[in-house]
Amino acid sequence: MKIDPDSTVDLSAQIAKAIRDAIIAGDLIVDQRLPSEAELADHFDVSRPTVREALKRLAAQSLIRTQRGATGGAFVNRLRFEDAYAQQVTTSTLLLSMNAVSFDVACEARYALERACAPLSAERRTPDQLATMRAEIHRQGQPGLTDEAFCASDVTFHRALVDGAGNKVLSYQLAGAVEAMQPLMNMITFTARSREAIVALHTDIADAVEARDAPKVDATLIKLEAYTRELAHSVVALKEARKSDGATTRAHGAAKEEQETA
Amino acid sequence: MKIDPDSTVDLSAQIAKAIRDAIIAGDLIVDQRLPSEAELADHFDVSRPTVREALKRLAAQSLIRTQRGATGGAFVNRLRFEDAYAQQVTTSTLLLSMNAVSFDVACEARYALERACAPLSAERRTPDQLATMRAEIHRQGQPGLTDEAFCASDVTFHRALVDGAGNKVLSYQLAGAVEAMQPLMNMITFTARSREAIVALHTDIADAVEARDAPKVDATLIKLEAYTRELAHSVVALKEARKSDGATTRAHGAAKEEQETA
DNA sequence: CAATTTTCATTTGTCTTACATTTTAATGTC
DNA sequence: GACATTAAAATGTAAGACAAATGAAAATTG
Repeated sequence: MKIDPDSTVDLSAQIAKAIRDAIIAGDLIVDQRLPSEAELADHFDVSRPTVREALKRLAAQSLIRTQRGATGGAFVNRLRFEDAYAQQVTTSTLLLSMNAVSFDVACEARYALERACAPLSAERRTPDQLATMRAEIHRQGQPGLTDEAFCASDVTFHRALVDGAGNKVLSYQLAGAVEAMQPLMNMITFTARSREAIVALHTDIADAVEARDAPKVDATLIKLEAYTRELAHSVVALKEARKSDGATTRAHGAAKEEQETA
Repeated sequence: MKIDPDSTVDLSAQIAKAIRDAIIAGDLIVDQRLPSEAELADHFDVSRPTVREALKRLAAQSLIRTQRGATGGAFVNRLRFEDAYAQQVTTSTLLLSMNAVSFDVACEARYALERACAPLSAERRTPDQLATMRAEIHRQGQPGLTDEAFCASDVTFHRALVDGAGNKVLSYQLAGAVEAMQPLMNMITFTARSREAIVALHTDIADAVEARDAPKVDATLIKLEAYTRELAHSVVALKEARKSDGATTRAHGAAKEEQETA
């Protein structure tokens, strides 16, 4: 593990990269303790604050965790699915909001991915997951539900569908995509009639999943995608018509969750 | 933007979270300059090194970039697809290598996702993307190609297929999954015969994509998945048989690319 | 006056030193 | 032997200083 003091890039970035590479290469294994900050500073011939900046970079990526005290230090972190998942949601959300990704593109991606795991879910879903879907459908039918709560329930519903595939890698990839779309979905105002239509489609999906009817799930997801896009377009059209008043709509909803400390 | 000095979590983590939330909420917009480190230190009532640690955390996530000099400072970064993509590859790679994700699970996820975008790719692929696929197939047929080079070419081939869908969000999601599997694929030793079989399947895919025959692409991907798993199983079986000699196989191949500075 | 050079203020990058806090382990006392 | 005390080690934080880069303003020069 070496760095180049004459390079133009930050020393802390170089050190972070060196350690990160060592972790990726397997030279540092999970739960292994890194040398103390003082030792690292000595090894790389830099000051302790510089080493600390490097360690904070790694901590931000959940690659290490630190512990105070006598036997404390920095340890290689076992990257858990939840951590990676939270990170992906943040990244995807920012990506979508900063890069003018159109609703159609995001929607297409989301449903393409979801349809990918639907057959597996139809085959493997557990009773629990089915129950979750049913419960969310019930909630979505409640009057007086705010748009945000409706969207959140929608996410939970689809999450259950995705988790039904019983493949953690798929869940990790897809949950990020679904959740990242929530801010975009929050722009839509759901009328009573549109909610009714969505609930009906959700019910069809749940029924098909219960019957392990993969083609039916797929067909219904296609319908749901078409309907979602239709809704979004009508909302956009409405906004266009009203654009005389300079009301800016804030797309971002709620991005909760701690990310680093986890 | 406030922090709690009495909290048990690091001040730098709290500050990072506060700024990150402000970015996600849209209070800080792209290319906007943050206050100088000294000003931030004053605002949060902490020292400058503490502020710097927070900023490094954000830099590690590509949320900000810093510039030295008179008009320098920390600026909100426009998160680009390439940055997000690189981050996802690192995260996914570590996730797979640290969590004992079985080859089957990873393989299933990868092909499920890939099949999701295959129909779109069959419809929209450009001549360029088709040419890339053909070129990689040709390369894969060359004798004397190392296993690693063969795998890299395989990644490029599938990447072209995915990009053919013409949906950046899909590319971003899928490329991560495909590339993260490379270390696992590198464990496989490809015989001349198995390479021949893979090249044949790749050719079928390219042909079907050229003919815009989505069902054929899908069917061939299913065949390819089955063959890949078969290969992996035979390798595992071979390793099991030989496990008397304590040779540990290092799974990790090459994880190049800088990630933070970009 | 215009172009060029110089100076200078601002800001990040780094180092040094010091102290606070947390945690474990050893030590000593009863 | 059990329990309280102490010491040591490590991270967390603070403060101040200097180096380096960079752009803008000021001074100089043609």
